[in-house]
Amino acid sequence: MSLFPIEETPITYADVMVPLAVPNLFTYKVPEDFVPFLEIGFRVIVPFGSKITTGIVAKIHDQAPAYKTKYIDNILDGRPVVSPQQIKLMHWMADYYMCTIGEVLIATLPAGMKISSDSKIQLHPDYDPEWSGVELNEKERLLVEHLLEQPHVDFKELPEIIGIKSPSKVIKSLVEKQAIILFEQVKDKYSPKKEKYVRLKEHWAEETALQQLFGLLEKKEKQQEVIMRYLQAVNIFDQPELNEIGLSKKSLTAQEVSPSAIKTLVKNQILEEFNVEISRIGHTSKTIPDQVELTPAQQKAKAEINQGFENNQPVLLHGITGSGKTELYISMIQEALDSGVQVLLALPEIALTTQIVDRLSKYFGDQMGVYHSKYSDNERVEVWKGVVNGTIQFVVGVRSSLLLPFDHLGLIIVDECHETSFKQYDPAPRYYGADLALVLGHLHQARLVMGSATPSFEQFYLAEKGKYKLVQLTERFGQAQLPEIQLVDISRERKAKTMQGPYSSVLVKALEEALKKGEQAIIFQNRRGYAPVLICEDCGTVHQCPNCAVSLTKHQFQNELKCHYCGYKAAVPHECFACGSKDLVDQGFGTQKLEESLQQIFPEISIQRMDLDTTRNKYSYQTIIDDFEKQKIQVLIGTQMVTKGLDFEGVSLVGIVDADRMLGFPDFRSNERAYQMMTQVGGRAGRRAERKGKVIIQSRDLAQATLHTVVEQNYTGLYKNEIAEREEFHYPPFRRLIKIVVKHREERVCQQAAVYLNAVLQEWLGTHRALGAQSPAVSKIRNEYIREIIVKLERENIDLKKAKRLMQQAIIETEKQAAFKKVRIYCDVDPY
DNA sequence: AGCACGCCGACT
DNA sequence: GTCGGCGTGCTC
Repeated sequence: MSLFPIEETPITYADVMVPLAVPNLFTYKVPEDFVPFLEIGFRVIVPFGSKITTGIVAKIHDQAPAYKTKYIDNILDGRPVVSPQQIKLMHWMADYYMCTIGEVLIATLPAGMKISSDSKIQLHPDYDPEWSGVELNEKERLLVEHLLEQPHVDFKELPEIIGIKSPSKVIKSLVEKQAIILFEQVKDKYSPKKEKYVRLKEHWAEETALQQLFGLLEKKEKQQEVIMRYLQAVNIFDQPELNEIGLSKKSLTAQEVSPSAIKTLVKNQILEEFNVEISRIGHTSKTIPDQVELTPAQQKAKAEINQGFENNQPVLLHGITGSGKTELYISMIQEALDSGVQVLLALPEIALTTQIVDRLSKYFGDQMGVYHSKYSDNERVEVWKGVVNGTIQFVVGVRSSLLLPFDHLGLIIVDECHETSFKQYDPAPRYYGADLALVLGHLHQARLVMGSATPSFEQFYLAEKGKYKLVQLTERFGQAQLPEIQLVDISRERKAKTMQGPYSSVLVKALEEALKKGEQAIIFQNRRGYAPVLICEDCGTVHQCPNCAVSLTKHQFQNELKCHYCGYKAAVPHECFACGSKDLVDQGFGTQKLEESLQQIFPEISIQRMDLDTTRNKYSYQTIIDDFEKQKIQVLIGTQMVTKGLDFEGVSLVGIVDADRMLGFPDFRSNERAYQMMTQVGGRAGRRAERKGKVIIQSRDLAQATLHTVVEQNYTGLYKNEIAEREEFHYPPFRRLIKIVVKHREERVCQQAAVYLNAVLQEWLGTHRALGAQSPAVSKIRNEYIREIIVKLERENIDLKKAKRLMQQAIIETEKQAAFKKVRIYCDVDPY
């Protein structure tokens, strides 16, 4: 025994993020073997409760926590797959958007990188049913007998085998009796796509050996042929190292080489087969290596943008529709990539079409990765890994691409930055991509450009205040001009009886003229289905969804009433369910009815609808766009989908059927939204030099000021009015909004909980900050009642973190009340 | 979020 | 008396 105390090596701990909705990091001991190479950002397998899970190492330290710790089970990667900046970003998100770090990790990590734990059971190797000396009950015996037949079973199969729902008791008892053991099998869900390759066995891969080989194969023509072909493709005389890379079996067999000859060569140890991981993303190589040509206006804008960058300012690029922002982006992306930094181009979901991807891949080829929600999880894992190992330097993607493992981003572009789809509604983290881009930019010291023809007024305000550098592009690309916008008074046409269904005579005439000239048109109506309301003429009953507080939409083709919130479907009734009357009429116009009416007016033309119903599957959206581009379709009728960044040469006319629906929204942003939507969809008209486009806006009330700002394209005019109102009534950007959502199956409980919570908030934050329990426009969805509380916080001179903490405490306080135990409450920071 | 533990009613 | 219901609280 030593007299001196043994010097203890300090234990290393790792704080691990787990992809579960838990608020904290969890501290684990790092096994000594792992200590030398474990780094922040590694994926690890950790025991968690009774299960195991994948986690991300967020911190490594030697501070023993107060509780007892378990060991990290295993390490999954040889290098970090999460960057330090990402870890900071995730913390910021959890903090700012008031959710758990686990929820952020769930949103961040593709499912394929989380590992599934499947517990398996087998008999204890020393267990002998004859001699064990312990009594088993019937269920236990059943399982043991099963295991004697089958060496191991899956945990999930147990209920079936022993005939009870929760088998854990049986398992626990058997483990205690040392009859069985549990083991866990970890499998990586991600399976890279592989391709079979062949190469010469090392022994043969040099000149003299090859000469011998041909001697050996003298009479075996087929085999000789294979070797010849191989050597043609892989010139190992000049570059011996090429044999290492080999040649894909596919490309050999493609040259009319017999597969059986290859097989024989492999069998005789002349060739060897091996697998190569190949990328799932289509290989597109650069076809336009040259620089893009910029117009003088674009060059000027670019110089201004660079000026902003010099001052470390993010840039708001306000460029009218069709001003050629994409060329500008391409030129900036090229420069950034040349300087060796990573680049991210974030686009709203629907703007990320093959149209833009094809165009970009012509410039950037293989170094570009596409991150899109319609891609499979495997494809997402591939982009993730590509960013980690540097094969992908440039990502074009949707909102979630901001969460990729970048570690040296130099340029971030958020295009169509006004788009509401940059905001995630559900589930948490309810983040806003455009703001997150700003934070991401800070973390990487990267340059940021936000581009839009119609920036949100909050974004424009920040530019005015100098937080962004404002750069304007006021000319359309080429010789194209902005379209002429015309208002049509449909209440007057109604009185004059010149309307044809939803179409005014002015719009019909314009369509006629456009079609005569062989030009295309887009009709915009932000409402899908046939008619949004089915009403009884006798008693006035509106057919409502049984699960949601909305009227059912009639869908003509399936002859169904559908709920657009929960998916409820019912056959269109023949009589009113309340009074039995047969006088049921539909009201309002959805895209289906617009299509039907238009076809009646122009029976010969080809019309296509583009809405959620016609673009359900992966390719239908693309097919419609292709058909429209190739002029197989003359008129495209659609919802919001047609407003986003599409570029069709042949379109000269855009009709907006019902502007009032957009303007009448009870929301402080409704004018801004209506302006954006009308300008964006109008911008699809006349994008080529030859023809000046035309936009026709139908409304019942032409006195609405917003309409005229659209006609005059007076963005700043509307902005000034609106911003003054926002200031007066304390709305963003002058205040910060946090929406608290309260949900429960019973309306009374929901209401009471919201009222209670509001009272607590008013007490803790002040009556002027919590604005009361409100019933939202749709107050019930899927049989859950909803109440909302808007919390308004000052922008300055307020401890935001403290306010949020108080809000979270108020929520906990409410949830604690016995009557509100099952009420679900969450926060939506900066709601849209 | 999942999952175990625990305290109560229904049935062998 | 056991089985299984669901409510409560923890997971390093």
